[in-house]
Amino acid sequence: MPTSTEENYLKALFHLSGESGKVSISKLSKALEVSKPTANSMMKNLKAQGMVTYEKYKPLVLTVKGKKAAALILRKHRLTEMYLVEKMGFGWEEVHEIAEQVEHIESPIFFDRMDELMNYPTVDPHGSPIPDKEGNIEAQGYKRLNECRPGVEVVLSALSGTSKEFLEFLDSRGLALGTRMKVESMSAFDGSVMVSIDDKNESLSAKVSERLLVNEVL
Amino acid sequence: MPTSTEENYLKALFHLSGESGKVSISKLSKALEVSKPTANSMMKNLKAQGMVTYEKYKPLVLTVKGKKAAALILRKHRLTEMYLVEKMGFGWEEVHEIAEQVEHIESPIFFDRMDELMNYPTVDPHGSPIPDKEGNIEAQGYKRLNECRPGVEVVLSALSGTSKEFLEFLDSRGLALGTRMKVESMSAFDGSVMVSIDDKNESLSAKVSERLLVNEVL
DNA sequence: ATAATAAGTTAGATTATTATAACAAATTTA
DNA sequence: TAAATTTGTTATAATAATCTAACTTATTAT
Repeated sequence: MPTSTEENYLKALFHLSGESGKVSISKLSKALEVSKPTANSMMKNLKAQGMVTYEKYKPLVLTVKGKKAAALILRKHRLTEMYLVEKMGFGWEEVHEIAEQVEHIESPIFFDRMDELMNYPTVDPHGSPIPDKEGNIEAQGYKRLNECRPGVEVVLSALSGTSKEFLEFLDSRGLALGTRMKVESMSAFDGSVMVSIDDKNESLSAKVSERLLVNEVL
Repeated sequence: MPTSTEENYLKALFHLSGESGKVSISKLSKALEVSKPTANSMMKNLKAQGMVTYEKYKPLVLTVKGKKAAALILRKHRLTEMYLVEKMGFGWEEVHEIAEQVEHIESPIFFDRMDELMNYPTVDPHGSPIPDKEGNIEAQGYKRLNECRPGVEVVLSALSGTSKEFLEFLDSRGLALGTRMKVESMSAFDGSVMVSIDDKNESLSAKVSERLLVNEVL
């Protein structure tokens, strides 16, 4: 059982792992707002626990064990977020801070009960997949809105950022998961995307459209 | 904002404060399962924060500030217990361990929402009063079952212990909060109490009856 | 009222998590 | 490629929470 602190490092490593799975001490220390020596020494600790691969001056890579541990924390976080929205009536922009604390609770029955009461949800309120109890994460075949070809119809299915500011922006524009839209055109000038929702045109900046994960329909 | 550890010490001090409000380092260290020097040094810390009155070799006494801090933690604990039972379907013997962790969460909106969803409960699943947001605790006029005179009718209203074993014992005997019973007789030999519930006689040992807090009715 | 026991304190260490300062290695830039 | 910058490491220290050993003060019992 990792400590809360270790759990936060595992989560950060998981989030920072891109295609390659490689993470630098620098990025890790910035993400967690700790000094580099602090991150460095914690990595020695996680290495000793078999959670990461780590050699001097080489990038960090989560091991299978570390990935599973991280996924199980993510599971608790996302189940909690979904529960807070579904069962307690919170807005999707309010749940991150609370889930950040609840995720460290050690009580399988508590999270199992949430899961059961929600009828085993597969995604959290931001469309991110909820890992299963073994730590497996369903691969999602999303596309970023700004990478879609004009003409296609898509459904907003998930987000690639969940900052309060971004979520409040989406609320203010009436964009929610499940919103169906048609890609009308892309601007070569500023990368903005013109979409139509219920036959009304809306322009979405590059910054926004690259954070909207969609599924093409029909 | 006290740390989780400090919160646990405050809670223990609160629970150990009897009529006099005095608590010894020994009892505190036993209650928290830490060594006496550990408790001793934490008391210096809490004293510096104005939470306890403490002079060398003298008993500890919570200050008004310390009592309020403790009550606010109790509030979170008891709201959580009630929520777990009322909204998540847990048994009253399962909720303590979970609440013990949830109580350290820092998020006023989270506990306020629980409170609201339950319509502002005043007692937890074991009948213990839930302190208000200012840390005030409603004085309860309970009497212990073993201190009642034969002939009176009472309603089981709260418990003075909440160990899993005790709660499971009550479940096994069909005793729940709200159960109405008539005190038939007390045994001078073993202190057991004979009560009648729905006209059926039941014998309750001294150990049990002194932990049953009742209100006289009629 | 002493002696025995219990309670409380001090001193000194340990572990987890964090930091700064100083330096080494790797990468980028000119 | 050499210089500048960034990244990573080591050494050292600080704080919070914990411990054991040794000692002092209070309380209890004879």
